[in-house]
Amino acid sequence: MSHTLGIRQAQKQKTRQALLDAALGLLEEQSLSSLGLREVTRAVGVAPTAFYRHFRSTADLGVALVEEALGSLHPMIEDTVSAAGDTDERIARAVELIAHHVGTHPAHVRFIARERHGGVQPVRDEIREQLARFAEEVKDALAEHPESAGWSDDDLLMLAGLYVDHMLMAASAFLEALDGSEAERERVARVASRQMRLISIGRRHWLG
Amino acid sequence: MSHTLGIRQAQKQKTRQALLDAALGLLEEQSLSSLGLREVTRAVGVAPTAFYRHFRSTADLGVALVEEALGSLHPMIEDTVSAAGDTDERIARAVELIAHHVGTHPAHVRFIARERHGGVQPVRDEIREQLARFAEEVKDALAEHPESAGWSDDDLLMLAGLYVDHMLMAASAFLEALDGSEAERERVARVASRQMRLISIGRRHWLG
DNA sequence: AATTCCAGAGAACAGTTGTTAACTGCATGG
DNA sequence: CCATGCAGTTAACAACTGTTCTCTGGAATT
Repeated sequence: MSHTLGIRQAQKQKTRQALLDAALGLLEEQSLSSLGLREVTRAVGVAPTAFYRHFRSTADLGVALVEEALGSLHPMIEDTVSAAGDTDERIARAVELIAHHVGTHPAHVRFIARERHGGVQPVRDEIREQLARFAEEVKDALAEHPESAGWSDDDLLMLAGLYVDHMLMAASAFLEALDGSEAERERVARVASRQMRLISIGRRHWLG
Repeated sequence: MSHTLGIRQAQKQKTRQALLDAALGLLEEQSLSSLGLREVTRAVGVAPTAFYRHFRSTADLGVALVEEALGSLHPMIEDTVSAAGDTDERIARAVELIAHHVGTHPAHVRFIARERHGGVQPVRDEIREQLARFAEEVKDALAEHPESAGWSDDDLLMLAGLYVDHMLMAASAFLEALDGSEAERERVARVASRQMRLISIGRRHWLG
């Protein structure tokens, strides 16, 4: 069914991925709106004009990076929210998962945190859309919990949004502590956990 | 006591302020790391070299912008948290105040949201420091509430951090809705209010 | 009144940027 | 096996960047 990619298309995708990787690397010390197309091609070792075979502009590349950074995260999120165990266990697992993901994909996390409010509109829009989808998925998962009995759809969505926002905050805090001491990272994890616990407590007493 | 500024220094501060204003305007459609020094001086109508009389670099100008945007906010925050009235009244007042501030200083809010995770380290550091001071002040104000009896200093600070983060989220959401319909802005206000209320409920049931 | 100081101007520098055009060589489909 | 398609190259373009040095006019100091 899945036919093998021709040599041609395979090579193309390889260069495309090299451009994405190089850009992601360069974006650790600047933002997308200052990323030059030549800068990227130079890092890959390819002619500037080759860039146009893959992206219309650096903004276009940015949108592709959003999909790469967030697209693969949906199953992970859904898993976390609908996992078994009591609230505290779920929180511990969620924080652990965030910390792990920041450790393995720091550049992706940095990119999202940076460009969420960054200077390039199409990229902001794409991030907003993806995060809205996350919130929707979290809402659906929350609706399955017995604690959600009596909750309106609207209230569930506002709670889901709070969780998603806080996940990003926690991820960004972990990122800042990545080059710090082990104790520093432990402190970040403890604060994030307690904040999530407080939100969960608020959830439990929301009605009535 | 306060002696009048000489004509010389007065003119200098005027140009300095013009540079800051022009930069803030240009930053509505890009981020600091892509802001050129010549771009700023051109917008003011002054020679590129004049820039150096006021700032070492655009990063330096960015740090000055952080102070301009956040420095004057301390009294307002303290007021809000320690205001009289029950929790819901305080929340309504806080959200109203945020919405108003976003309406009167949109460029400042955009700048802070954008550069908080932006590509210029000195600016990120300055914003983090100022926000930490906000959290500290909110913590002190919260400690005065009767509901804070039995709370550890550490827990109060994590709650304060949650409030500060959420204020920024709300401000950013208002900003995105600025060019939208009145109904859209109303919706943002309602969501922000309910999220704050949920946090406050979590606070009330935190102990025990 | 004479001197010092300094915000801003002007010109020039080497290096960068995005984009266009015409090209080359090789994998592909007929 | 040959003709087409297309990823990537080369060269050139005008426009832009940060930074240095020299200069000037008028406010500040003595």
